[in-house]
Amino acid sequence: MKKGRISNNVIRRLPKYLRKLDELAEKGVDRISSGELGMQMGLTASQIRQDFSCFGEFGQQGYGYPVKSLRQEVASILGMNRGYATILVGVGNLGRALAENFDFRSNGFTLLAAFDINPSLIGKRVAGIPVYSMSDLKDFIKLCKVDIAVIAVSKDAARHVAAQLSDCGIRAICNFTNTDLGLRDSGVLVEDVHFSDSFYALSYYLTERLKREELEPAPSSLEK
Amino acid sequence: MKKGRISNNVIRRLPKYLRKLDELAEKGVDRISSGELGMQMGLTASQIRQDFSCFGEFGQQGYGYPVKSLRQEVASILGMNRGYATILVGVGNLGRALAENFDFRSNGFTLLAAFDINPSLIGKRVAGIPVYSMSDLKDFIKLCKVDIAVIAVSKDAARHVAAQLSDCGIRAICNFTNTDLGLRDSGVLVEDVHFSDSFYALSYYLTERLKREELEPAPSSLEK
DNA sequence: TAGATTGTTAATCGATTAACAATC
DNA sequence: TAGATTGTTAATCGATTAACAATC
Repeated sequence: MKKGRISNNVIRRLPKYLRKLDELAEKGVDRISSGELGMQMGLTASQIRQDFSCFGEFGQQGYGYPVKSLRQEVASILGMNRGYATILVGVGNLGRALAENFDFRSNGFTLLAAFDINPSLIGKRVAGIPVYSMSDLKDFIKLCKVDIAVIAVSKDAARHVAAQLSDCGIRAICNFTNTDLGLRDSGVLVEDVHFSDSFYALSYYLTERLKREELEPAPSSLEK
Repeated sequence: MKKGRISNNVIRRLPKYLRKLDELAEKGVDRISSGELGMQMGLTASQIRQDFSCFGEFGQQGYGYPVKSLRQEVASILGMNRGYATILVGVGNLGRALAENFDFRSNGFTLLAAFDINPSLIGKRVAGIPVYSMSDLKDFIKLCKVDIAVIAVSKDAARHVAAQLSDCGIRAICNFTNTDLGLRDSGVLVEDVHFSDSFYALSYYLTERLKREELEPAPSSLEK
């Protein structure tokens, strides 16, 4: 078992393993080899064995990996069993979509509450959790020892809200505002989910592909 | 100027450059050195110069990079000037959030229409674009030569919708369903935006940090 | 001109792949 | 036992960083 710093590349693959293993477990698959897993995920068998070996020995020679227990290992490495106290800040379409589409509970997060400035939302519930006023945010975080804030407010409000959260001593922020929160050296862990970046990247790859097609002697309709 | 294959790492940084340069332009900054840009983005000056030099010589010795024209170069590399015909499939909270929060037009995409199965939405407009029935999807794609589909349907519908899109000859899909579309070898470009992965990764980093803090001799309140 | 900063080449570092002994 | 597949070491490949001549 390797020790020491785990590379970011490995960490970013862990969620993909988790999802894949969930899918396999659901299908009733109970063991899988690195070779087969690699095929299904578009990775090499070598890489998969290297990745897991960073954290322990989860496989068995001649047999492969037991899906269920490997899934548990990966979930545990990711901290899915820690029940991090989580809040949602911003209950527009995006905030609502996050609350409704991501099963926080079954993924080990405890989603406690949501916050918004819209008076018509305050006091209501979204995806089963209560919506409070932004003016209650600071007290709530301190009282309930919130670990993670998911922010889905407008671009304009993003930095202000982020600064508030940082002041209250929040440990981590998942940022869906598509803008920089300005917390680089604040000590707060920030995970940016800029979907604009995804559109840009897709556009790049599409552009490259179209350029290549223009150059190439028109893909023959004969080749399968 | 380097040529040949551009690495994925470089491509994934391009959107970040674009956003940063937009921000700088808005602030009225009209030139910036690789050193300063690196400081602001958390990259090395070397890396920034390497990245841009993959595509051309956009800077000037002794001066730095002109913000505005560099912004244009990056936008052009990303294909932002191509006006890709785009549709949105799935007009739930998430679909609506995407249509409303990402300015497709000013980012060079032409968002033509949205599709949903919900009869109460069909015929309405979302973020200014018309919502059609899913039964019109195939015809629309062929007629309007759609390049990109953004899909924000439920997990259950994801694979079916993806297969339909692939059959119609769509070139690229931006996938917000949090599930695998099963198009690995279909020739369709797929950009997955799994925000569950972001939550998982954030949880990992937070867990690591908490573990480290437990071990360390409690961060002295003396050190600044 | 002197100072600053690029573009690029070379050096270093890290990540992926290949190979194989260990063993289920 | 024979076959399969792991965990790990070594080899390769690629990406980042450092250095510096070119030049604005």
